[in-house]
Amino acid sequence: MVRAPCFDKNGIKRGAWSKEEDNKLRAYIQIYGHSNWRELPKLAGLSRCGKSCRLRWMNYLRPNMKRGNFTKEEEDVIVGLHEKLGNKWSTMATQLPGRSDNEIKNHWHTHLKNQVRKDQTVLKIEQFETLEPFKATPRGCQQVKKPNLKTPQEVEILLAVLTSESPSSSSTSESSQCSLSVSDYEVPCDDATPQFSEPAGNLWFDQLFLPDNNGVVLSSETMFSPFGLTDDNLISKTSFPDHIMDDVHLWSTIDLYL
DNA sequence: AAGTACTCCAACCGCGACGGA
DNA sequence: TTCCGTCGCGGTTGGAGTACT
Repeated sequence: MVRAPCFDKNGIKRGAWSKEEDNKLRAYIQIYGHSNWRELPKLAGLSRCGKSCRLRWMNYLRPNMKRGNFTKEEEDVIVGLHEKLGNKWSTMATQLPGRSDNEIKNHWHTHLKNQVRKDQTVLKIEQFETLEPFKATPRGCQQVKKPNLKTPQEVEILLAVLTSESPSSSSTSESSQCSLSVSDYEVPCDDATPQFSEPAGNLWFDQLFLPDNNGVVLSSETMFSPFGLTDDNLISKTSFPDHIMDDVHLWSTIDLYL
């Protein structure tokens, strides 16, 4: 899982390090230190650039470097630090003895990033499901609490929020397919519980499927049903509370990675 | 068994910061 | 003050190993 060794036009070796090279580098640094990385490879008898030597030492050959899997404790530290610091890998490495910044960065990208995002989404779904008077329901459950939207203009705002921040908004081919408008829906006059069915048209959120913490798939149906956006009915009488609009924003910006 | 797709991580690259002349 | 060399950081890539078809 390493680059094949090769030489560039200056005779500098690149690619994977051999055991012999490792030994030369380790032995030199243990005796003379590494005050000048540029000169080091010449003095150590290595056909490598200083940068490559430094990287090899920092990421692999330093004393007390840990090899192997990260522990749960280490992962927790990384997640916590990333929350605070962002992509400051070298700073994180100072908090994790025996781990290099490169190692932490790789582990984040291959294991932790998606895990954290998934956890956050589950949390948001849980928060969303506790909202009143709206109640999210699993796919297939058509009984939803009727929403209270006052005017078609309010619905227009909702739709604008949903469509303007869609994940595919930068993709002209997909964003141009957002064809939902208020006129697609009728204003209900009675209190009948709405029955949901997929709206006509090609909405970006048609493709949005979000697993909840019970493994239930939440789809565009679920996203819409709390707001009563159905083929048959949509609008009622009171205004859209700010906290609901906040959550509409939140939902509209959830990525499609799941 | 063979071909293809995906994962993972060591190594590379480019750039900004810093210090010395 | 400017220039130059070096270092260190974060993003990206290459490709071996593994899983899947």
